[in-house]
Amino acid sequence: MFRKNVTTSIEAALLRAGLVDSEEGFKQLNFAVGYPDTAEHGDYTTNIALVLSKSLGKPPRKVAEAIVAALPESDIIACVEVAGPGFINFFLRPEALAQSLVRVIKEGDEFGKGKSLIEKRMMFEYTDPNPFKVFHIGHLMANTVGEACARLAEWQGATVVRTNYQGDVGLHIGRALYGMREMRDTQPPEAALGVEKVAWLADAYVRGATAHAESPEKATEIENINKAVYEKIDAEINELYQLGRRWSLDYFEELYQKLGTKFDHYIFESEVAGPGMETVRDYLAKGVFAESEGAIIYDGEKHGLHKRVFITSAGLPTYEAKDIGNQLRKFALEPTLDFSYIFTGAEQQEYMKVVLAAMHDIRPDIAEKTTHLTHGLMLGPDGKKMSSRKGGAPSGDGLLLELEGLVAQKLAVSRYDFPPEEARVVADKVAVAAVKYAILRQHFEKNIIFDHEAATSFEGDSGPYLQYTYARAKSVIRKGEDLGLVSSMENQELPGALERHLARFPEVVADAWMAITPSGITTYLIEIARLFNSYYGDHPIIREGVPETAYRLALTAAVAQVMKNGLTILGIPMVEKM
RNA sequence: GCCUCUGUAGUUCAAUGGAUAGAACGGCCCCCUCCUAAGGGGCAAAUAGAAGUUCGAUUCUUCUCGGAGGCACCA
Repeated sequence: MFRKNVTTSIEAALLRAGLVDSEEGFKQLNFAVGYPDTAEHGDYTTNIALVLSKSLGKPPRKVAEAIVAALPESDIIACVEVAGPGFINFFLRPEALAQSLVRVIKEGDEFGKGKSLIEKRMMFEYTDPNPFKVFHIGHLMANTVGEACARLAEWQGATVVRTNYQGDVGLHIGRALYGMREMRDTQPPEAALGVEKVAWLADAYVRGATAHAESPEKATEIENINKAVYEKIDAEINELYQLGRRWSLDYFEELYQKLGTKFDHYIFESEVAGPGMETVRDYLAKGVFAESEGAIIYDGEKHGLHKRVFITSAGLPTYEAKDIGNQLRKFALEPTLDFSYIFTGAEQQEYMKVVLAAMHDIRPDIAEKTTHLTHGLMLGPDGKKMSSRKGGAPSGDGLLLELEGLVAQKLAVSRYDFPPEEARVVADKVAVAAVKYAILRQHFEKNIIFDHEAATSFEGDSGPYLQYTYARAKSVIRKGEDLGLVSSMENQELPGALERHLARFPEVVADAWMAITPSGITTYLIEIARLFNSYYGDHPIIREGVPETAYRLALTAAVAQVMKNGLTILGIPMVEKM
């Protein structure tokens, strides 16, 4: 990476000029090597002289000049200048940029990978839908963000373990089973599509929930069903439970495949509730938890948090106790974990702080390795909570289906006359790109205003625009191959903004991981797409008898490769034609 | 009431404490005998308000005013 190289040169100069006496000194300096706003200011810039000027009592430009004079020879830097109030700007040699294009082609799918997490084992828990219930938009968001962050870690060399934590016990199950039993006459056959089966389950849940609220008798009945699930005493309930659980989980799996996630571990509440509760009781005796009004609570107030119930006065575990069991289970499954990340909605932020504070008193090692990250809500264009046609929160898979429909309409006017099956595959991929991009284009902690039209727009700041640009580049490459043209670095043009940006990719990926912000990659890819489309407009890539064709084809191949790698990190599928 | 997050063009988002605050959509004006015009090139348009720290603040601190979420037997 060029930036590393530049930074090393600066540090060497600081030592040589006697401005810093030890390597330790660099850390305290807090200077930056970054990208200038405009190309006139070079490829890299540093504010080191401004940072140092005060403690040295010298004007920043003088300090800058001293540093520049002490810079070691470099084979990648063409020239260095002192500019503005005292910035030092570095201009790369054109050959260095050309060399990085060669690297893009040579390293291919590996280009952009870093080593900052090499030999680290990291767990990412995300998605966490509940069997028998709808796969909500929130699950879709957590899946998108969690997957992208997991991949960022993988690109830094980590071994990533993906975990999905799912609630297969609790009152919602009783409600669903009650409804299922009432609706057996409309039960879809085993051979039915996954969507139909979960639609039936969702209806059953609504029916059960309505009944539960309707009358105390029915509520009691539902609670009895719930108890029967725990105790496995009713053959019909057992059968319905197994059926509903399987249908739900199978359907979730269809969605994960579409979204590009493959989990390594599935942890269920049913298996961690018991151990979680036992742990809480053990640590009640040790004074970590306390009894209050018959319940077992953790007093978060001693850490500036609030109190939360872990075991109810009825002796049942709450989500808190189950989560303790969940975190313990993770480290039992993966004892050598270095880090554990959990992605959930923002509404669980305060909750998780208390759980982790409690965990700190139980297993400090686990608490210290665990980081909780939250994503915002997905809101409609009016800034209010989205609602489905039926009312209520829309489902994640339902949203995908809607987008697939919108995309299919637009694809109908494509220059390509796709056969129906292929059209469906392309529409699915474009729809996934549309939602994922909409989620990943901004900081995930913030709420997202989701607009169906803007997301599926093929122009501007959208997933489909990235896919279009990739397909466009691939189309040009195919044409070149058909004509038997070769790509090479001969007749190289003076590198412009496009080449400069392509070279930055490994640094951008490293930065995105450091800040855990996949949006760094989306912003970068849009910039690459814009630069390429602009270049494409000004420069004919394939033109008979034009000597630059070979170089331009190589550049196009590099663009396609970087787009591919970036989209792969984001978990956004690409299409060869659209 | 308390706690957490958040306020940037008309709209939706960017910007490691640094140089002229970037894009996209929408608006207005251009560009297809040519490789994907689902594209490209122009123009107009923004840091909620007030103090503070700093050589320098959209970024850090405090307050005011908006927005979202949470505050024990739900998940």
